[in-house]
Formats: sequence, structure tokens, C-alpha cells
Amino acid sequence: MAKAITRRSEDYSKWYTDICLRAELADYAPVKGCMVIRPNGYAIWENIRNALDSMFRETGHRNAYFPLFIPESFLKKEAEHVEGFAADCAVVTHGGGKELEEKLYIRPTSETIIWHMYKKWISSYRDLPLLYNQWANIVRWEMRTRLFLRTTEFLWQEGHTAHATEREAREETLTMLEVYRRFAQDYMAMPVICGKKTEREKFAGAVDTYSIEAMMQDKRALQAGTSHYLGQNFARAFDVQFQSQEGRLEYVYATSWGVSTRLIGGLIMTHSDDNGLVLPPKLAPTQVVIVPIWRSDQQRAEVLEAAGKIKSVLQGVSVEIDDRDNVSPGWKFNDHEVKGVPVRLEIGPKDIQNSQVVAVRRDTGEKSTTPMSAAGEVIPKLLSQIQAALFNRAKALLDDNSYPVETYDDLKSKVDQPGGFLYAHWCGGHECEDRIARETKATIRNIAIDAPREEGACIICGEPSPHRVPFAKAY
RNA sequence: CGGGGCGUGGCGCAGUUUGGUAGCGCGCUUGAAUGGGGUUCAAGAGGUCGCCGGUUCAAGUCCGGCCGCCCCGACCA
Repeated sequence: MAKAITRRSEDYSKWYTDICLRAELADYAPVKGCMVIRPNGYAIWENIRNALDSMFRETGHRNAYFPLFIPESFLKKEAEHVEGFAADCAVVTHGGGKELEEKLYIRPTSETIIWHMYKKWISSYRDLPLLYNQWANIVRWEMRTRLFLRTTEFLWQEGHTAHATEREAREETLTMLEVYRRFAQDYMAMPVICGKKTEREKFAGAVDTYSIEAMMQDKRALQAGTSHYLGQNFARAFDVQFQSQEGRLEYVYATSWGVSTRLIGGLIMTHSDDNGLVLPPKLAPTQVVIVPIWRSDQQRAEVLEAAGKIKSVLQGVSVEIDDRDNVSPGWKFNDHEVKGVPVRLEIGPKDIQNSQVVAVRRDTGEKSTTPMSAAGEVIPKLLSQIQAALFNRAKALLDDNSYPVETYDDLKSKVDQPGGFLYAHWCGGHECEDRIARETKATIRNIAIDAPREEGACIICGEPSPHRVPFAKAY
């Protein structure tokens, strides 16, 4: 018996790490806080990237690439931004064996260098909007790291757009938030709540930050994507003005938005179980694995031939035939379970005889028998059923663990056990929010744009509150 | 930065208390049988015990120093 995966009930955090390592998604790199994304993990990232990339294209964006190094002076141009990021940066002081005249920061995010360039490219309303995105790596010197969820270096996508009007920029911010919501729901099978971050939680340099927030199986929140309305902050800092149709000189309005490899952490903690990784079919690198079973060489040939036929019938489905001869079928079952392949097909001599195939769902473990002739229709259908079932299960967890709390004592007693999203009245004041965060470690995840109006009193100060906001502990 | 843990074949660990020929399990290689839920047997390969210094006839083990990683917390996506 190989070493078992730690059970969620025993140690959720250890379980998470076990999944990452055992499913061979990632491994620890020699540098503290850094990880290697292994092919199994990277293939998921590629699927995420491909899906998002086409959604970005459909909304009019183009990809570009900006450099890794940012001159120190750039980072200092926007006051809040430097305060938020400067301390978390890796800094290059030497190059080519000489001390540099100006230090180079490894980008923690690219607003500054991008807005430096936008100044060159924007002079008229005719140059707007600029709708750029880049896929890149960034570095933030975090104190405490966790595979995928928070690593020193990580991969992400950052959109940076420039607009002539506030209205247009605000629309863009919400459009991209909606893209993220749709992606989370349709591809990751991960339901999220959308809304605006509080002042305390917003991005350094933004006017408004919006986020999608998911609930993990331990009922903690995961901020899974952010979309910022930057107003004219960066345009002013980098002096990016344009001449409007009316001939006035105006500062450009900006947005930025991003998701990262953290999404893979979210994917793991949303769907996986004590037996290993569980992946939604739409993002699974291998959607179907065929495990052929044989004894004699003749059976081997027959079974492999049947497996090949099934594979060829499943056009548009990512199918792998596991024909390894050095491990037993039972070993393979386990292996693909740990690695999260959504559907396993077993084909052995018995099945050949009955001209059928046995299908096993990763999410439920349910076995079914399908006539080989029907596999072409049944299997794709099964994959979409799994995709839907995963979403429904996650949605049920989110719904079942979102509930109102009426008093601060109530919140305090429930924030750890049972946990979840605790909806409470809040006056909107920074002090009340801060006290709750300090004393309970629960933060306001976001404020729904269409939060139903409900008059109430702040659970801290008693001042009027127009609606409830969700408090939760977050990753 | 504070607290905890760990550094010994590829991986997981024992051995350190009481100094005396470096071990176990898994994996790997070869062969045979096996094959519908982590298969069995046999034979092999593989280690300057994190680094530097000291004590000693003799150090994985004792002493001093250093380095690194992981986990928990403060910071954050």
C-alpha cells in the first residue's frame, strides 16, 4: 500500500497539500515559497488560460507582453500603490556584475510599467479604448505561502484598459467581473458571489475593487478573481492625458483585472475528496481514461483494439488509453482516481464478449455498463452530467453555509464553527469592519451590487445599515 | 519576525539517549508467475548521514557555529 492521502476531516490543510503533491500538480522548488508546476498542474492551467483567453477576445481584448523589470521610480509614482506593494517586492540591485544606477523591481503587478507605455500611445480620444491583457508571471514576497494559493512567484493574467470616460471604464470593470463569474461557474463548476470590496480590502491604487468569492469545502472563502476600477489614479501618476472630441485635455480612465494560478487551488478545494483530485470535465486535461484488462497476449490485442475504437468514436473528448504493462488494473484505477480523471472506462475480456464497456464516475464512484455501440453518445453526456453535478454540489455547499447572523456575539460564535458566509448588518464604517477583522479574523468578502435592501442596525455600533454583507474567514 | 518540526540512498523514515562495520519500507533494475480495486516471489543497483569547525584511537551519534526547507501565526491574490 502506498501512503494514503490525509483525510479532510483529519487535517484539511494537510489534505490539500497531499492532493497537490500526490496528483503531481506541483512540487516544492528549492527556493522558499516557490513551486514547480508539474505537467498535470500545468495542463489544467493551460485549459484555464485557453478558456479565459477566448472570453477575453470575445470582449474585444488583445494580448501583449510587458517586461518583468520595473524601474524603482515607476512604483513610487502612485502613492497608495507604492505603499501597498513596495515592501513585498523582490528587487534587483546588480546586473552584469555591476551595481545598477536605478534598482529594478520584479513586477508585483504591471500597472506602473503599462501606464508608462500608455502615455506614449495615447494622445487622442481616437486612441481609446485600449483593451490589453497579458499572461505573465509576477513575484510578491509573501510571508507565508501555500502551493497554488499563495506562492512567491505565480502565473496570472492581468488586463489593463484605458478609456475616455468614467462610465465606459466602470462598464469594463463589471464586464470583466462577469467574465470571471461565468468562467468560474461554467468551467470550474465553482459558484461565486460577486460584489464590491470594502475600502479596507480594495486594491492599492484602485477607486473600486470588485471580486468573485468562492466557498471552499472547509467553508472558508477564496477570493478567486478581482476587477478594479482605477479611475484616473494611474493616468495622473503617469500623466496620461488625451484630447477629447470637444478639444479638452483629460486624464484617461483605467481598469485592471486578474486571475491567477490560485484558481487551481480553488478548483482543488472545491471538488476534490479523500481519494484524490476531482476535476470538472471542462478543465480536465484527460477527460476519459480507458483501462484495458487482459491476461493473455491475444486478449491484450483484442482489448486494445476495442479501446482504440472507443477512443476514435469519442471525437472532441480527451481520451487516454492506459496500456502500461507494468502495473495492474487495480493500481491504474487508483492512480487515475488520485489524479482526478472524470471518467474511467474499463474494458476486459468479459466486456468484449458482451460488447460493452464499464464506465466509472470519479465524482460519485458510480459504475454503469454501456453497449459499445452507444459509447459515442453516452460518454459525452456523462461528462456534462458530471460537470453539472459538481457545480450543483458546490452550489449546495455555498447555499447551505450562507446564513444571516443578528448580533456580534452570534457572529463570533459561528465564525469558526460552523463557519461559512455569515450575513450581518454593517454600518459601512471602517472602524467596525476593522474591529471584527481583528477580533474574529473574519472579513467582509464583498458587497453584492444588487444586495437586497434590508434596513437594519450595524452589529457593532448600531448605526443604520442598508443591507447585510457576508463575513467569512478567507484564504 | 515569533512559535513548532525536520534535514540520513529517488521518496518516507529508524538509528543519536549510552560514540565502535549505515539499516527498514516503498520505489528502481533483472527474471518468473500474476492481472476486473494499490499483485507475489527471487536476485540486484543505489548513501562523502544539510554545511563548517572542534573533542576523540574512533562521530550520523558529543560540543560550537552556520545554512536550508516545511507547518502554525502576523502580511497578502
